[in-house]
Amino acid sequence: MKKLTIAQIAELAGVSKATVSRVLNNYPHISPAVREKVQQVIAETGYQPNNIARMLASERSNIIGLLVPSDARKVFTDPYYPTLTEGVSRGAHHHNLTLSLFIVYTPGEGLTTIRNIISAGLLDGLIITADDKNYSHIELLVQSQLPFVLIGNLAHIDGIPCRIDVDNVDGGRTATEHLINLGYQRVATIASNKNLSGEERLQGYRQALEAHGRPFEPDLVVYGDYSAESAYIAMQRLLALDELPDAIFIASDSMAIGAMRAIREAGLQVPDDVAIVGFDDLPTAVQTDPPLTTIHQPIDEVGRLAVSTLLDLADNPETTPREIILPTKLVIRATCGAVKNTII
Amino acid sequence: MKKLTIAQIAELAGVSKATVSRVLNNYPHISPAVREKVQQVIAETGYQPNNIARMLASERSNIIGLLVPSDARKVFTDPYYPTLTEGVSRGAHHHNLTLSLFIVYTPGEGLTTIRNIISAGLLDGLIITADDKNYSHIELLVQSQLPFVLIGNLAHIDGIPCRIDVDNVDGGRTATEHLINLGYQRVATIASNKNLSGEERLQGYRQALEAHGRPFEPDLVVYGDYSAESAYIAMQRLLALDELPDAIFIASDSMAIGAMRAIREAGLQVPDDVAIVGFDDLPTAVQTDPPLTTIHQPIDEVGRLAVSTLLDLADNPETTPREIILPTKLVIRATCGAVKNTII
DNA sequence: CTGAAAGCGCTTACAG
DNA sequence: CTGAAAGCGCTTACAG
Repeated sequence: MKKLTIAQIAELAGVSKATVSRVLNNYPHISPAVREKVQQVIAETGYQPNNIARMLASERSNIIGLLVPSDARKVFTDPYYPTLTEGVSRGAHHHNLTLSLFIVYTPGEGLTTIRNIISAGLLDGLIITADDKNYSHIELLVQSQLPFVLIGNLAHIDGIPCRIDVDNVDGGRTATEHLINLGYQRVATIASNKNLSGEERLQGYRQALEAHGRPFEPDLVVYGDYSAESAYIAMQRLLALDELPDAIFIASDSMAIGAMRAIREAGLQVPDDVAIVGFDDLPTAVQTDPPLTTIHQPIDEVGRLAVSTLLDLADNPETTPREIILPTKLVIRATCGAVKNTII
Repeated sequence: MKKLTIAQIAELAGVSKATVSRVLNNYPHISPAVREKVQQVIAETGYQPNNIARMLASERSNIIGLLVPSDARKVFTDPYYPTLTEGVSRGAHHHNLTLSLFIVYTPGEGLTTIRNIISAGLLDGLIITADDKNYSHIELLVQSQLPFVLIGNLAHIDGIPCRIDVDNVDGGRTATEHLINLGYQRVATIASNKNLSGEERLQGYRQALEAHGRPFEPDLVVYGDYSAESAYIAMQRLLALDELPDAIFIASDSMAIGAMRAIREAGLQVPDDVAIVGFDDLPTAVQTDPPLTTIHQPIDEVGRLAVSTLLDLADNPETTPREIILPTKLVIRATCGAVKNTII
């Protein structure tokens, strides 16, 4: 069975190729009779237009790219990238776009890849999720005119901030305020300065302290790198303080795992001896024992939003990308019933 | 800066478009002088051929697809899909292919997606990683002529087995034999019948017992679903036996985590009271306390191999896909030095 | 070894 | 509302 072409459909329907094309592309001004006839022939024959030919003629590929760093899976307890990727995939599918995936191993390779993507000219847009602080790729992208969107990172283009992300500052603030409102006096944090999100969550923590007239005590801030191991060690540092904190804001779910382990080993009770709020980017959060109170950030929604934003940008080239920040939610996780979900 | 076309390059180099095209595609029979001249012009102008036009003319897109089920991230302790995806990405990049990713949520959606992929005609080939046992998609693919490769699943096409995978039977056998050779008497297994890989690992376990004249004791076989939780429960079932096993083969890394936790809680020592061999699909295996002896399966290599196999299939349409099984490796993991890598 | 020309299968001003 | 025709930017027999 040879592939059908638009010419054959046109002949069968007794119209021109142009008309078939218009029906295919949902042009508004076609007589109902003609439209119906063409659609009937298409349905009968099972004709599928050749996408590549459409691309060449229309100068749109309907393919968007997603660039992720390969440590996507290094810290295996952190499903941040898989979740984000799934959101992007959903978004792409919803808009009838094909998603192509680029995994890069170093920032240098990222730059090369972006250069290749630009010169290949295949993509209609690119979503970049990498928290490296070198911005040479941004320049490249801006002058290439390829629509792009940043996640987990912030760039300024002509002075306009540009990114799509969850509201990390608000998240850190909400978490900390929640603990303060509960009456805790020494609220510590396991933070991270490994990327912008971490810095912003810490910033939120500071804002909450300030808003409630609490002093900022450097001793109560320890740092991890989003791995469970680093948080385990960081937590031990908190536990070694002369005066223990009575509450802790942990800046990521993956770090919560390590911290919880250190707490268990120290024989402390949660939340009797210490209260904890974790930070969770996932639809289904990490299960800890006992369950954590969590600040939830819809990272999959960020992915979906990135796709539609990209589409906007592609449709209206004059539009400048801008900053879009998704709101935060405080989630009190319930203990699970039948099965004890505590195997971490 | 307008995009350059092949016509302009041809003019600048004083040759025909056909010649430029031939240089671009590394045709063998071109006079060195002409080739050099053309290459020089290309280098000077920074000309990049339009990929979509190449696709239309050459009837190849150089885009391959990867279909993964969305539970890719559900069991977050199991980085199987991220690892595989990374392997495929590497392979695609190495062969200058663009990788497009399709995440599906249900087997039904998988079928629809495959149907769409086929009729869109954009892809040069498709890698399918889904362990659902419904094979209607295979039929579709075979008659569509789209080259495809299966991972983690086995199909028969014209009676010829077709898949690319690690050697799960051998893995299970090696693990079990290792324990038997060490002198252990009651070798149990935490298995899984949730997919083919699990069944094959269990098959290997049985083969090893048989080869050593050991009886197969159903009591010593417990099942999990690859989650840590399920293995935690399965392990408790083993620990409740009147006569404890003295060695255990655990059929996945993620299940090893849950099992180790149950063992710790029971106060047992590993490997004094019980010896364990885990099954690991990862380059960097899951860290447990104490370290596990591991059967290593190079799942990322499977991904790379899938890409080159796909390419073979696309180049030689008459070739029938066949079964390719990668060998297994027994890895004795050393305890980590400075930092105790035990935060699970 | 090289060129002129047809063709890949669509889309889209342009004209009516 | 519809059609004829040019064009998207390449590749590839074909002929020489």
